[in-house]
Amino acid sequence: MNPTEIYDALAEIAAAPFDPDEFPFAFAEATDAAKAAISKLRGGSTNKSDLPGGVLFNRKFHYAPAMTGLVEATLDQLRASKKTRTAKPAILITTDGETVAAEHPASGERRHFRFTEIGDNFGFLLPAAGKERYRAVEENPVDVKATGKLARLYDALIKANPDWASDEHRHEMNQLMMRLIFCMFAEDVGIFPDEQFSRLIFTHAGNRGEEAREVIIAAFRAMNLPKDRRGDLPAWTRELEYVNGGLFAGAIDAPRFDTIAFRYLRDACDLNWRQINPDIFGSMIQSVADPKQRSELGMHYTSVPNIMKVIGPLFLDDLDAEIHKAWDRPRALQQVLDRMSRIRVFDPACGSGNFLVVSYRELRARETRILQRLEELNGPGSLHMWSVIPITNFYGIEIADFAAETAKLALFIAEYQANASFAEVFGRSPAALPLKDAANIRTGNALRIDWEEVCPPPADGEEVFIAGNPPYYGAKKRESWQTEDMVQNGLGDLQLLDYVSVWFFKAARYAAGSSAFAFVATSSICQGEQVAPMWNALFETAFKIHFAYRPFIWKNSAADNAGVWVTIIGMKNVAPTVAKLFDDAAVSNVKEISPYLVPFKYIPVTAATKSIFSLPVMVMGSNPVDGKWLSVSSREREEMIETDPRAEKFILPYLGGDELIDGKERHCIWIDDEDLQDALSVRCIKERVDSCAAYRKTAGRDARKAADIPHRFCYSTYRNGPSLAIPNSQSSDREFIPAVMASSEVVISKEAFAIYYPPNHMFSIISSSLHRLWLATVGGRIGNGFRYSVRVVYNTFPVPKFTEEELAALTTSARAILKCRYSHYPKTITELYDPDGMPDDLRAVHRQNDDLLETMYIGRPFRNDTERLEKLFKLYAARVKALDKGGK
DNA sequence: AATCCGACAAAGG
DNA sequence: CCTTTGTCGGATT
Repeated sequence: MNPTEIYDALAEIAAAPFDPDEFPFAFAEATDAAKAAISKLRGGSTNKSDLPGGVLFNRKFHYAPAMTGLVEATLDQLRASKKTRTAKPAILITTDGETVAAEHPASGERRHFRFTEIGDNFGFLLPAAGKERYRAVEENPVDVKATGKLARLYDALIKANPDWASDEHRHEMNQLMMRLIFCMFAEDVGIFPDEQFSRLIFTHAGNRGEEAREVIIAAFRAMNLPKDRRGDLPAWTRELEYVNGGLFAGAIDAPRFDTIAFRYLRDACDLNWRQINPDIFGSMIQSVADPKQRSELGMHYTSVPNIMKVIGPLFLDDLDAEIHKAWDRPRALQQVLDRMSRIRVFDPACGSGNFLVVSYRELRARETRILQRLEELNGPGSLHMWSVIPITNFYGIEIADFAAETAKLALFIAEYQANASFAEVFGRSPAALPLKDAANIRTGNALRIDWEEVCPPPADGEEVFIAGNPPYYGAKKRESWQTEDMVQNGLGDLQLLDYVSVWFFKAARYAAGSSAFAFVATSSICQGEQVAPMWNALFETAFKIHFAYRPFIWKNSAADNAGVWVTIIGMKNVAPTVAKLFDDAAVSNVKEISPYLVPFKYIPVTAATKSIFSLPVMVMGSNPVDGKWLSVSSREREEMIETDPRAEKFILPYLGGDELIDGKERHCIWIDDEDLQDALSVRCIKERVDSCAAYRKTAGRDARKAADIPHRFCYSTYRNGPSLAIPNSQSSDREFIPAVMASSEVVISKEAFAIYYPPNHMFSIISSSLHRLWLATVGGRIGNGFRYSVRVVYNTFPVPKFTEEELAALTTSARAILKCRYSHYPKTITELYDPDGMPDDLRAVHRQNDDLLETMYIGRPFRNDTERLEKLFKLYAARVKALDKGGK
């Protein structure tokens, strides 16, 4: 059962009348206990409770009924119970039918809520189902504020100096921002003496910033020179620190500051940069720069919560468990430290280094905790150790030179901050300036560089963890050099895959597959047509999925977020003992994670050119590629007919997603070849056909080929017969796929699929929950919505062999749904299938339809989606096997 | 020959 | 502004 199913089951308990004896068993069932386990529990043989009326389910929950108003006292009894200590239930729970009191014995966390709100508290109750909650780190509001201030400064500078927005100045502009940020940060954290930089700037730049440009240039040049070599510079620069480290090397220039820009500079200086999160330090610079650049070169920075979602399950969680186990044993703690000193983190698409910075910070924080504990165990003063985690253990590749430089700087600042908190705890730290060791950041194209040369393979006792958020480009979006990257990495036959997939393959090949890796990626590598080609090839290596996230929408604190749904996948070259499948706030411990991001054995569903279960042929609707010239709105149609009644013959109803789902009306120009002369004699028709021809001449390859037959759709599947139409892309919020029956004259557009002359029972099958589940699992998506398809979804959909009687029953059921819909005329599909407002009778006929069809699969309706999917995959696999044996 | 996709894109609230 | 939800053209198979 997935968390949603558990939620539903719990909500059902809350809605039913309370029965103190039955409640624990209903709760067990709702939290995914096996039928057999429940009946044993009911029989008493496995019930270990030592409380009156209590039920203790080993490792899951301990329940006792409470007298009215006494839930608190009963919960205390549950906690005090000896059996609670031995059976280690994940949840203590009691209720009097009005209030529920529950506790996690492991953490002592308690919660009280009304009985009717059990469903809403499912997150708290999930441990009873063997699932933990997983809390992501919150975003830091100071970072967001700082980004805004920098963006305003940046915009003001560009406004005052339009030429600085040009390509040749952009690098200098960004460099200026980076140097300014470093100075603002340094003077706030004590790398520079207190407020030194801003004091000098605002003393010497004039009241309105007239001299700001010259002053900033002088200051930056000074920081690149040892103090005794600043003879050519103004005397006031003498007191500035020598920073070096490459940060102030090279050309130094600055744009002119006008009053507004100067005020924003002051504004930015006033911010307390001490609280800045160095994790996103570099990304801030990128997010204030030209928004157009953001979509290029993978410049979408990953937020800290999302980075934690990657590196937590990749190696931090495991490390934490080890620390926890070693907590009372100095020797064991020392071993953990040794291990940590040999952990290297490698991000082959590092951008401004966020993953490396966060990894570094997290490791240093754990190290400090261990050192503190060692001092506690061995006595004060027993510790003379310095950090064993060198910044040189962090490796990155980045294609943009500027981002690579930023990554080094961000890591330096992270190191400084880690040292500062070390000093706070232990009272000592090394000097901060000039900058010394740097992380191993390489500038270049990660897909053309040998990774082992950048980050040497781990020797015995060493570990390399590869993590990152590489760029995504779909097959039709990427540049030819990116496609060439794929070819160079042996993916020449897999060009339909997203660009991001190459990082998975390259990581699996790195160091003979000896290291674990985890990447954020577009969710489309786990959906639709990409799944089988990508994962069949990747699973030829020994790598298995150890953890994964169900798709979630991309978000960071940048102003403009990318519109993409992503997943995170972590892999290792051994089978996992427990795989972790994350879904929102919950994590399920499962045996295996399929690339479809469901807890099943992987069964690749391969696109098929015809239904492998012998369903009738389905085609995609007709695709005009017409520059919209052959498409006609209702009003345009009326106008055209009014101008010339002969036009009516050449305008047919046109059905796409909007028309099917939302009841909109639309028409299209449809001219049979033999009617061409007649049609072209109608002026308003000829105008549109000519415009279509003009459009096609400038369009893509296939459209150009069709430029001399502009009266016809570029691709046509119209058959002038009755059809069953299914929308192409649609919301995933509806409970059923809204297929409709269309009459002969209706042209199905490519935004819908059609079965022409459909057998009536097909409507019943397409409308079923089983079919929707198949679509949701193996189909492609657009955003979070469904995307129907012929080859991946329909042609692979498993059905049993129906008898004539069964087909007749399905036909009757199909008619009942259609009749019910008709009784609500003129409601549109959107209204009829509104998730919150679906008419009860319509839901009821759909449920009957589901029960009828499902009984034909297994002799009874399925219990839940888990059971449904199991059966569908089983049928699919068996069919594929049978077809293979048949020699095809 | 025709698909299934989009670090989406436009409409709706 | 943020949320919701399915267009449209076309490089790839």
